[in-house]
Amino acid sequence: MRIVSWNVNSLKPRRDRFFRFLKTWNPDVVCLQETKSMVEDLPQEAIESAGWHLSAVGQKTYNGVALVSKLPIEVVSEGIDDFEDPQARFIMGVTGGIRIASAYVPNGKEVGSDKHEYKLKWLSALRAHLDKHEDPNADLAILGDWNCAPRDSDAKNIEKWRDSVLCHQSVRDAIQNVRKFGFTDPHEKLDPDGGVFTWWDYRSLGFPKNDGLRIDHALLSESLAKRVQTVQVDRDERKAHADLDIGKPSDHAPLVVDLDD
DNA sequence: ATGGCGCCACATTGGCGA
Repeated sequence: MRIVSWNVNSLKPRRDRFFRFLKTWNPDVVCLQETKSMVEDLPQEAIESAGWHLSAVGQKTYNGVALVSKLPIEVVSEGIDDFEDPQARFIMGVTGGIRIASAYVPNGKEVGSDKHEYKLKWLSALRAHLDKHEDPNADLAILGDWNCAPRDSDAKNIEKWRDSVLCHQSVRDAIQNVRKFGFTDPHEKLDPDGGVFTWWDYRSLGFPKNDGLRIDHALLSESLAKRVQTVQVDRDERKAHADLDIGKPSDHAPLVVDLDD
């Protein structure tokens, strides 16, 4: 079973790349973030014609998350329980025998800002939601853009980011609190030394210099973690490919996790 | 020391992302 997390930075300008990705990787489930689209404006018919199902929560301009799956999806959560939030950042469904969510954790902008506080509250509410509705002994996965580099080695230039809201201890603690529900990050097991990234700034030649961060993670319950074969970052998808007429890349690359069936 | 790109919208500049 192949599951993927990808922050597409708006699906509309990424449409050709998205369908190219489906064709190339043939994933079982894709967790999308930042679709930046109302649900009714997503290319549902084209996704179904290509052979996948779609479930999503959306809003105009910002946020928006989706599940794209070969098998039908039964949506179990559209947002976080007991957390009033106009921002579409979380969807969980049951598909292919697993419970899988797409999460777009708030960025937080600056340490000490209102957005930083919202980020911490969001992560705290996610943990409470899991405590209330989920079982760590089930086949459970949350894939997404966590807007956090958990280890210093998850940044090419940690000194540049150490005091940022992506590496701040408060955020790392809040992420760890979610993980303590019963998740492991297979990437960290397979790449103990770090240095593999999923996001590169559009500016400053971030990608050519590999000046990136690992902020997209697949969190798996123990039963799923045992099934992990490989974790890959599709760096090719982050390239410009000016010759292919498929548009510009997202600033995030897809994270691809293969599980034993 | 900072911005540098890309996307979006009551657009032709400003907000946001990370």
